[in-house]
Amino acid sequence: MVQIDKTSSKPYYEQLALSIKQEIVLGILQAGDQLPSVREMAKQLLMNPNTVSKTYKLLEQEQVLVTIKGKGTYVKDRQDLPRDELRIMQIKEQFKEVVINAYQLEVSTKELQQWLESITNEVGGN
Amino acid sequence: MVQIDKTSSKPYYEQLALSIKQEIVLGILQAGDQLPSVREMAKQLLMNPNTVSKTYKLLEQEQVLVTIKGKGTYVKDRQDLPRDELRIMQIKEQFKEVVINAYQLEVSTKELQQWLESITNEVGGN
Amino acid sequence: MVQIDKTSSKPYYEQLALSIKQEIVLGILQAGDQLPSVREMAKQLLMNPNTVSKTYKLLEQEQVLVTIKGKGTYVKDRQDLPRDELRIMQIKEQFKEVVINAYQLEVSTKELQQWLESITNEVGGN
Amino acid sequence: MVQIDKTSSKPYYEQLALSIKQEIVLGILQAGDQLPSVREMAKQLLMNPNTVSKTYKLLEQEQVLVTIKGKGTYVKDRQDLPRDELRIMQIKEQFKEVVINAYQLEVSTKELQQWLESITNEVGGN
DNA sequence: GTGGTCTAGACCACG
DNA sequence: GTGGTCTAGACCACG
Repeated sequence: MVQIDKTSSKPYYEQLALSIKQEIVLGILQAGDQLPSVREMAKQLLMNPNTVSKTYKLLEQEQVLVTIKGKGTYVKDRQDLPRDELRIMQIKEQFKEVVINAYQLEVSTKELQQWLESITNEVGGN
Repeated sequence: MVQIDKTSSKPYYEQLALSIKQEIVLGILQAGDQLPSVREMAKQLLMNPNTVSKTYKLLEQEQVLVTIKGKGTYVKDRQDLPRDELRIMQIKEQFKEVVINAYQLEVSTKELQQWLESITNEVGGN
Repeated sequence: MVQIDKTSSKPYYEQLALSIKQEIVLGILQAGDQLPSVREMAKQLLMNPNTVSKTYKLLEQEQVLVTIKGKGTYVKDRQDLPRDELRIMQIKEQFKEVVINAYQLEVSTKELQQWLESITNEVGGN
Repeated sequence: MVQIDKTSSKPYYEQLALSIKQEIVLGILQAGDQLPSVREMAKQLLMNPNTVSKTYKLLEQEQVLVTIKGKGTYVKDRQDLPRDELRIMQIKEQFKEVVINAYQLEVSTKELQQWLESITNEVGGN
């Protein structure tokens, strides 16, 4: 499932974090599900365990995962969390940047709306 | 006008490239306009000429600017260029990634549409 | 192996790029082979690491090398890539220019054919 | 006829020199023909007269043109000149470089032979 | 005056 | 240990 592109300039831990988020949005991973252990995940992806560990810690900080020492790492239930407006603002900045780049490449607003729609259909946003 | 955030983790040359693209999309910079020389821009932004030069070269590669050696650097006329479908695919990937991150933060599709609309109003996309 | 002529007017980074391409065509460097690190190569050739880095980036752009950050730079497998017809057109222009210069110097078509043949024998083109 | 690309990274004087050589190989300009004066050529091409002058001097050095002070610049009769083997060796080096670049782009030897043929047909090499 | 090349060397992220 | 970014500053070609 999860795939890491070793030639990408994007760091492994970011690629992995994105993959995990994607699986959550897609519903493949659901609140309460346990993730493979750091060692197990590292073996599967041929990565260094330190890198997997870094990813898990990053996603814990982002309130996406929760680690229970001695037990494992789980998908956090977002139900009880308030929206993280700070991070949303950051994403909004990134969104704006991407849109400007698209306009620069002569992508029309209409196309952008279609992109958004097709992604929504694919991953089933809220 | 152009502003560089020296505390951002985004490299200066990327920040500057984005700023210039933004000014083009906004119409502040138009096809044929000359940009400040590498040295002049560097002085204005308190950065090293090499860094500005790197930005200009990046934007040349992206067909946004042209430079005439010994003369200066200019905004390219996009009129005659075909759409760069390869780069559009890359931007689409980035767009998808940002949208997934937004969904992860419980931003709704409706909000994303509003973001898109407000950016369009601001920069006047096509 | 690789040799840089410090008295040539051709920039070091272009000389180095040509040398690397030549070794690939000759089969000395093969798909997947790791190149010396930027620092190592710089030490060997008595040049600045920045210059070697520039060469590696140029060849990455040209899809000849790939670099994995933190790991190293490798010869790319061309197998999966389509022919880059745009760059081929550019090379064809250069080829025409050189041939015209040769004709100007009264080199005959027959001689040019022999040049081509001897290069093919030397580097084993396809 | 002669066209200068102001956005090319190739210097104007080299572009102009190539154009003139091309016209000679094509027979548009023949031995003994007078070229436009430096000022006239500069006006036609919207160039600086110094640049045209530099081109003429370059081609004089290469034995392509000859300037008679107070009269004008003429296409030299190559009849009586021995082949310039030194410059031919330099062109051969350039030829080799272009061929290696072509091989790197997976152009076959056969294609290169066809390129050569079509150029010969176009400009009528010897 | 303009951009291009190159050196010398610092600091950083990644793994 | 690896490549990426950035500074500071030199010298050069072009026009």
